[in-house]
Amino acid sequence: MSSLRCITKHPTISLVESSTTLNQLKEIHTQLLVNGLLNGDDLLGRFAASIAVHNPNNLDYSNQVLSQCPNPTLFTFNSMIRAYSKSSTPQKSFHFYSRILQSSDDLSPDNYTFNFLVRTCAQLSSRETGPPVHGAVVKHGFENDPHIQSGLISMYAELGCLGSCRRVFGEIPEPDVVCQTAMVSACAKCGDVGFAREVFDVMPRRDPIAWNAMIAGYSECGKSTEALNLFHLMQMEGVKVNHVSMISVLSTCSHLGALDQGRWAHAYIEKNRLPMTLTLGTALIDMYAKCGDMNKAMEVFWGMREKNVYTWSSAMNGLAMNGFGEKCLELFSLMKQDGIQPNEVTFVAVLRGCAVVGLVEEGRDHFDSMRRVYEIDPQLEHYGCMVDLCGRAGRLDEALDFIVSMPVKPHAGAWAALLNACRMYKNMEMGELASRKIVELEAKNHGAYVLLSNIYADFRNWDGVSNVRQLMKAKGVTKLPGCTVMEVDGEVHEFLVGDKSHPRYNEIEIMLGEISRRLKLSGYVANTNPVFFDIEEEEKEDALRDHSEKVAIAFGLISLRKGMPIRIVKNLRVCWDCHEVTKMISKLFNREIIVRDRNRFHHFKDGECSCKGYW
DNA sequence: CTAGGGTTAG
Repeated sequence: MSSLRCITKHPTISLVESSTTLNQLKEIHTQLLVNGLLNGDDLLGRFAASIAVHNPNNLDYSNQVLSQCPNPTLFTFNSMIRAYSKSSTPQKSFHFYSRILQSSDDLSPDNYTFNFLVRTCAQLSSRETGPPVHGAVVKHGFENDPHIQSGLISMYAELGCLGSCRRVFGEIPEPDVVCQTAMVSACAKCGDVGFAREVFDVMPRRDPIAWNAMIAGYSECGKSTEALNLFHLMQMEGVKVNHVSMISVLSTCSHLGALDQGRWAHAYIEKNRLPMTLTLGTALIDMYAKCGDMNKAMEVFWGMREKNVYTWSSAMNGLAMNGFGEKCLELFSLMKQDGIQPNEVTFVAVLRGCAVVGLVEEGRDHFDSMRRVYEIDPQLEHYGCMVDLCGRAGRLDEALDFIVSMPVKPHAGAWAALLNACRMYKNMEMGELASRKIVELEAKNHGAYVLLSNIYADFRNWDGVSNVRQLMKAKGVTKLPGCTVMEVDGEVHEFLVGDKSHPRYNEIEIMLGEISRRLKLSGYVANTNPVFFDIEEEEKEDALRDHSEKVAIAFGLISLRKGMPIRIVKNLRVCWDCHEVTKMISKLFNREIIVRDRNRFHHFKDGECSCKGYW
C-alpha cells in the first residue's frame, strides 16, 4: 500500500541514490511493473534515467530498464549520455546520441545533449570525435550556450589544442567567470601558464575557484614558487581558501620536498577546519611521503576513514621510495583485503617495493599477475621496474631478457636501469651496449655518458673514459648543474654546485673544513685519488667538496639545532663519494640526514643508509 | 526531472 502511494506521487524514482542496492532497484522495478503504471507517464524511462544519474554503478541495469521502454524521451537519452560520459566506457554515449538522431519520435538533440557529449569527448581525449561534435554543436545552433562553451574549452585542453581553446574563448563576447576559469585551466594544461596568468589577471571578478585554477596551473607546470606566491596573495586579498586550494599547495610542497611548508599547510587545514576529504587526505600523505617523513604519512593514512586506489598507491609508493619495501608489500595485501582494485600505478609501487628489498621472485609473480589476474597490460614503466629489480639483484642476464621481451621498443629508462646495474656489478660489455642504446634514443642523455665513464674508470680503462668525454664534447652534451635545496626555519636555501654566494658561506667553509678534518681522523681517504675522481657520477667538478649536497649538509650542521634531522632535496642522483661521506657524517656528527634525490630517499643514520648501497 | 570552471598516486 505504501509503495503504491510512493509511485503515484513519483518519489519512488527519486529514492534511487548512490547507496541503493541492486536488489532494491529490482524491487522498485517490480513495483512499477506490477502496478501497471508504466504506460503513459514514461515512468520506466525516468526510472532508467534516475539509475543512470544517481546510481551509475548499475548502468547495466539502467540499460535493461531502458530496453523495456517503448519510446524513451530525450530526457532519458540525455541522462544516459551524461552517465556514460563519466563512466569507464565514455564512447558508449554515442550509442544514445545515435538513438536520438534516429528516433521515430523526431527527437532532436538539445543543449543538454551536447553539453554531455562534449564532456564525453573530453573524457575520451579523442581528436576524432571532439571536433565533429563541436561541428554538430554549431550546426544545431548551440555555440552561444555558456555551459557548452566552457565544456568545449575544457575539451580542447584535453586534446592539447591550445589554439582551439583560444578560438572558442575569443568568440565569446562577454565570457563569464566560469568560461574564464576554464580558459585559465586550459592554458595551464596546454603548457602556456603565462597566458593563463594573463587571462586570470584581467578577470573582472575572481572567485575562489578561479584562484584555485591558477594555483593548480602553476603547480602542475612545476612553477612551485609562483604557486605558493599566488596562494599567499590569495590570502592577502581576503579570498576564501578552501580544501581544494590546499590540495594544490600540498602538491607543490611534495614537489619541492618542503616539509616545513607542508607542515604549515597541514596545520592551516586543521586550524581552519577545512573538510578532510579523500583527495585532501591523499595529498597530505603524498606530501609527507615525498618530504621523507613516512611516519607522519602513515599516521595520516591510518587515520583516514575512506581510502581509494590513489590513497593506497600514494602510501605504497612513499614506502617504496623511502626504502620500506616490506611495508609496501604488506600494504598491498591489506589493500586487496579491503576490496580495492589495484591499477597500473599501484603496480609501479609494488614492483619498486620488491626492488628495494631484492625480492626478485615475488616481483616476477606480481608482474605476471598484472595481466593474468587484473587484466592490466604492463606498460614501459613496469618493464623498467623489472629491469631494475633483476639488475639490483645482480641478475643482469634476466634484466636484459626483460628488455628484449618488451612488446614495444624499449625506452631509454629501461636501458638506464640496466646500465645502472652494469655499473654496480661491473659489467663493461653490457654497459657499453646499454649506453649505446640510450644514446641512440636520447643523444644528449648526460647520465648515460657519465655512468659509462664510471664503468670504464672501474676497469682502469682510461682510454674509454677519455673517449666518452670526447664524445660528449663532440655531441655538445651539457649537464644539468647539480642543485640542492633545503629549508631552514621555513626559509628555502638553494645551493648550486660550486656556488659560494650564500651569505653565510664563510661559516659553511669552516664547517666543510671541520668535516674533512673529522673524516680524515676516522680514516676516510680524501678524494684526490684519480680513481675516485673518475668515479664521480652526474657531476664533474675539480673539487668534490663543492658538490651541492655537501655544502647544504654543512649549512645544516651550523644552522639546525642539535638533534634536528637535516633534510635536503637534490635534483640529480647522489654521487658515490657524497653518499660515502654522508654516511660518515651521520655517524661522526650524530645527525640524521635525509636526502631526496631524483629517484628516491636516502635516510642516513649512524653511518648507514636506508638504500643499502644500491640506488 | 538531465548542465558549466578548480582537486590526489607513476
